[in-house]
Amino acid sequence: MRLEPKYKELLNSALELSGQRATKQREHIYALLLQKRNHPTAEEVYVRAKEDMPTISLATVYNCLETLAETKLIRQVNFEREPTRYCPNLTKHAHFYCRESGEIVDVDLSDELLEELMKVLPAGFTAKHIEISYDGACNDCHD
Amino acid sequence: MRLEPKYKELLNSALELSGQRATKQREHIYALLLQKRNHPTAEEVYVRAKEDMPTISLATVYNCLETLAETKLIRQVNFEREPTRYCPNLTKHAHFYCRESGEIVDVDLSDELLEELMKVLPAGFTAKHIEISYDGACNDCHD
DNA sequence: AATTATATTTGGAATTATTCTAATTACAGC
DNA sequence: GCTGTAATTAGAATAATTCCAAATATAATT
Repeated sequence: MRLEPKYKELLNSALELSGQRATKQREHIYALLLQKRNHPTAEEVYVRAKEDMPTISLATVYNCLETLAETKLIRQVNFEREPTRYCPNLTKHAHFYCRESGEIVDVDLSDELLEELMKVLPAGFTAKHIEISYDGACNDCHD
Repeated sequence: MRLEPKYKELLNSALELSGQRATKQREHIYALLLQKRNHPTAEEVYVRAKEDMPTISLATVYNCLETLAETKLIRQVNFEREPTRYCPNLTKHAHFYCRESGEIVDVDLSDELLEELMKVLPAGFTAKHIEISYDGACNDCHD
């Protein structure tokens, strides 16, 4: 698993900006999220990470994911009380959770739609983030 | 704490419909959610419930909240990995979470906006629910 | 009203995802 | 190559929630 130069630079500058170091583990986990973008849980990341880096610990996986999220290189995605999932798609998007297959799919959101959503806030309220999650049945999961 | 006849009927019929019994505990918890609509956690509901019903257990609070949610009398509200909160507002609405004050405010959503949101789904996807949560600073919490 | 069957409540134990802790290891600057 | 700080590690701790088995309450039936 190689991290493309483009992303390697992104990682390095984001870490440097926040005064943190570029470590093998951070790079590995970032690479693995970029390579298979299926919104894995920390546990799933851990399993995958160990394939190439057998000595990595679960705590480190959590630490790295935390760091990557802090530096805005990845996003955390939550569905109700389920384990947090991780997503390296930085475009503005929502998530569709298929209850049948468990699959999570990114749904692009236009700036206009996001603006509409901001407009419905009561006066004096300013939102830093909006989280939108759909759930239902995806393409492959219809009767 | 008295449950208004209107809500008492709602509760009874919803429970009957799903073959469940109307118990003191369920009624009490429903009443208390309706009376103070501040999106409490299970723990907070527990504390409040004990004021009038000192022998109620936390497990029962969880059970009742679960039952009420199942029968669609209340909604569960989640913010990231924080404890689940409970909301008796059944209109279509989003939640605004103020990071300063911790307050959670309902934000009404029009049918048109919800329809817009449905329209951006990829072909073949059908959503049963959309969850929308804002976070930022509320009215009272600006610099 | 008493009896029986089923649903609910209860307290405590168990579970699960995550965070914390303290010791070890790695890295960056001199 | 040293030195100080940051990161990793393994395992313990935590927090929210669920599970469990016994006790109790409710509803249905006699």
